[in-house]
Amino acid sequence: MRSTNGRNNILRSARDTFASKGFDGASIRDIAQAAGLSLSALYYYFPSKQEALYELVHTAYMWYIDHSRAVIADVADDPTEQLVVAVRYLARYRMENVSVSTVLLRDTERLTGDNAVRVKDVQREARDIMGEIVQSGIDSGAFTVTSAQLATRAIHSICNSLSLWYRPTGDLTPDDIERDFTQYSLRILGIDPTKTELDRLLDLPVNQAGMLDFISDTKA
Amino acid sequence: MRSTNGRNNILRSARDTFASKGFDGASIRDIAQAAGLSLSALYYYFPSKQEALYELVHTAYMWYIDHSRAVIADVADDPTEQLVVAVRYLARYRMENVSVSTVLLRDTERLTGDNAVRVKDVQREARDIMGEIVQSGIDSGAFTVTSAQLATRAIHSICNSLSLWYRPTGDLTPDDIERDFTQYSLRILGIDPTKTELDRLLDLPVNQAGMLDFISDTKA
Amino acid sequence: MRSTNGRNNILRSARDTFASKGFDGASIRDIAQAAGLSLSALYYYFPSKQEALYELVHTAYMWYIDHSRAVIADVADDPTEQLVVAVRYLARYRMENVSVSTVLLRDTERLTGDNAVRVKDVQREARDIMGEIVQSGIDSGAFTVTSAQLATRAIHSICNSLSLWYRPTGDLTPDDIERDFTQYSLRILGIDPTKTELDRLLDLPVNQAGMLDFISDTKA
Amino acid sequence: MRSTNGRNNILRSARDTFASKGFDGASIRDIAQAAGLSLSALYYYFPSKQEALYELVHTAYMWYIDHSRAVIADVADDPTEQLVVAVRYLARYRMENVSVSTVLLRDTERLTGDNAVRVKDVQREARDIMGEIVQSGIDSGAFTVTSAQLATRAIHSICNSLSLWYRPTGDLTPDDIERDFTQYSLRILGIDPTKTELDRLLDLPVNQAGMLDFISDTKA
DNA sequence: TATGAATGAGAGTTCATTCAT
DNA sequence: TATGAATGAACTCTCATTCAT
Repeated sequence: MRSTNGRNNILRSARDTFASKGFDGASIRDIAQAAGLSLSALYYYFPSKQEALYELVHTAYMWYIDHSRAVIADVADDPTEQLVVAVRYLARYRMENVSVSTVLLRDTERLTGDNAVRVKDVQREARDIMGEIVQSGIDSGAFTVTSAQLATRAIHSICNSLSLWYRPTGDLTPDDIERDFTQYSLRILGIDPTKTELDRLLDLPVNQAGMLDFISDTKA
Repeated sequence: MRSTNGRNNILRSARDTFASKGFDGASIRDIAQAAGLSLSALYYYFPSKQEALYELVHTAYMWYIDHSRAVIADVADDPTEQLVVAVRYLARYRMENVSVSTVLLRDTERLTGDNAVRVKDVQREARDIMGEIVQSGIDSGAFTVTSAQLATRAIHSICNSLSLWYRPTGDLTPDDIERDFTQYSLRILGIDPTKTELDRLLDLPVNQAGMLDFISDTKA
Repeated sequence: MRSTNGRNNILRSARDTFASKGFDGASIRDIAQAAGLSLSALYYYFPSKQEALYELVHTAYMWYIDHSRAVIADVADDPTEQLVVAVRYLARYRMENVSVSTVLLRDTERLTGDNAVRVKDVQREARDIMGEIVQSGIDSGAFTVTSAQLATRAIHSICNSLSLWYRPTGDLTPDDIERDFTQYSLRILGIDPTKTELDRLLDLPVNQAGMLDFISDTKA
Repeated sequence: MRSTNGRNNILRSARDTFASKGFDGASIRDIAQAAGLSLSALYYYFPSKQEALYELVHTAYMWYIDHSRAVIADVADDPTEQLVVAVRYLARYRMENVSVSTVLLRDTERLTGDNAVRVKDVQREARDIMGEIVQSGIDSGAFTVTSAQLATRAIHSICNSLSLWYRPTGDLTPDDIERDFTQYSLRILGIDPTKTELDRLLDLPVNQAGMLDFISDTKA
């Protein structure tokens, strides 16, 4: 418990410091200060800055994979429905966890050695979640795109870019964005949903609960 | 002449070093080595690492703005045609200038003070090029999206992501990517072009010539 | 304790290094070497070379002010007696603390910003100690000079110059110098003491004890 | 001619830059900028920063020695008269050449090797001018001090300190200062002149004309 | 668990200086 | 005479990291 709190406190500070300064621009002193700890205290929990990044990034990807899959498993075995909840889950994740998303999408490439390899594996796994849905939709004739890979990348890009510009204080609401991005994703795949159909798809459950405290912005 | 070569040589090395290590991860010694110069020689041309980044980023954005506009001016006053050439120009720019694109999209936020302000201005200008086309397409009824801003961001995101994963050695050709991304962009805007129409739009001229040597990958 | 020793050790090294090479000519490596520490250890105690100079100079002035005033408070409320002990205290301070005096008198002007302002304040305070005595002697008719300011500066200059040329190994003893400088000071103020009177004034107590270890030459 | 102008221009800039930043704090770039020349131009005239300082300091001392002696030779063979013109010449020199005086009195010790030796020689020569007068006054019974050396140092200190605090814009006029410092010097030597006698001594000619342009403040 | 003290390596930057032109 | 281009050494300062306590 204690230990976990200490770790999570540091991971949260690392996340915010990495997010605002970048991995290389953030010093361990910065992180310690943000955590309200002495420099050396960090070394009790993490053997190096690199390991802290790895822990943060790896854990975040694992959680994303688990929860994304859980959400998909909650809807029918239908590519369109599955695609929609996958997109919606990702879009909301980016909007509700801007800080960790920034680190995930920009600083992951700062990992080296085995850490880099392991994270690249989970990244691929995360990407494949949607990739498989797209492929199955193509196979079933529901989606009309040439390349599953390209379409998947396109849809991911749209959602991922949210961490670059979306801020809760902006004039676009998460609901607006979720709706439009869902529409864009379906259109990319060759489906232009009617308003009614879109409404129905937006009513499918996409549970974001249970996020780890050092991932969610709101616990910051 | 001499001076320009010296500068450009350094800018090219800075671009590649920033691209592979990140602004904060790249040391001036790294850049100097890549340029085949001594450490201090860089300070003859640039007063600081920050200024070198600014010069690189600002110049690249200005060239992008100029050439993107020129390409658009070469087609009819039609939102669809203009959108297509804008998208195709951007996609090819990202594929042919991966290195500088990486820096532009990731390290620009490392700029501080006036440099940051000035670059944010040109970034907005660059974004508005496509934004205005989307808006005019909405106004004319050609495009059917709710938010010009969101649609523009989505299309940009798709093209921009190329710098993250596209490599000339991959199995997808630039032509394939260009075609699919053009299709996605039109679909996002509510237009699903026939194969014939898409072919016609892909035949519109999109000149990428005349790129500055320190921007283009091929001169590396 | 530990911390204070560390600081004082560094301040002593800084004092000697500044004294022999000047603030700008002294490198932090020089100081570290003199202190028997690594370069970076200095930054554990002082955030910058400038701050180390400030600490040294400010502390030295404060101690001078306190002790000079204490010595003056120990004699009668008589301008002549007070002037004499002030002069004698200053002269001995310069001879017994040549190193710090050199820094005080030459390198103080290297301070910048708030540090410079604060030190100028204490410098004025230190000067005013003797200035007020001179003024009161003028007011009482004991001293016959036109300008208290000029006379005070003249007397200070004589004593201060000791740090430029006085060395314990020279042929003039501190007692000789103290006697003659006391005589000069009184003569400047229009009083030419008899030998008897001068002897009496030189018997007034001028305690130099309790000097901080990083100020006094003898602890070097 | 041309050459001399170039040299003098640089010497003037060096003087001002050294005066405000100190020898070690002043960079050759600073001097070049002040002179309105390129960095390398300085190396045409002076082989090093050190040599420029030497040239400046040595020349200034030589001129001081020559002119001080000339002024003394113009009065009667009387220690009091000679002392007075020596003091007055020095005091005015410090007030009219604050910049070069600052460098002379503070940065001379930055000279190394033969340069240091040679300058120490001329410094001693300069000091001896007044030292010999004081000694002859002691010998003749005109001055009543124990140590010619100490009295000479005291008088020099008073005048030299002018470069530390005297500024033309202050409220004390050069004439006031000259009068009081003359009085102090005589008093130190055991002579307390009447007002009439002091007036007479202040009427003795002390020509300051013909100062080199890179020595005099007014040519700055 | 946590810290204060210390370090070696390396960061960005400036320095005096050189040299071909 | 003067400059632009370049360099190696040194600078102040920050870094990630260690270790005794």
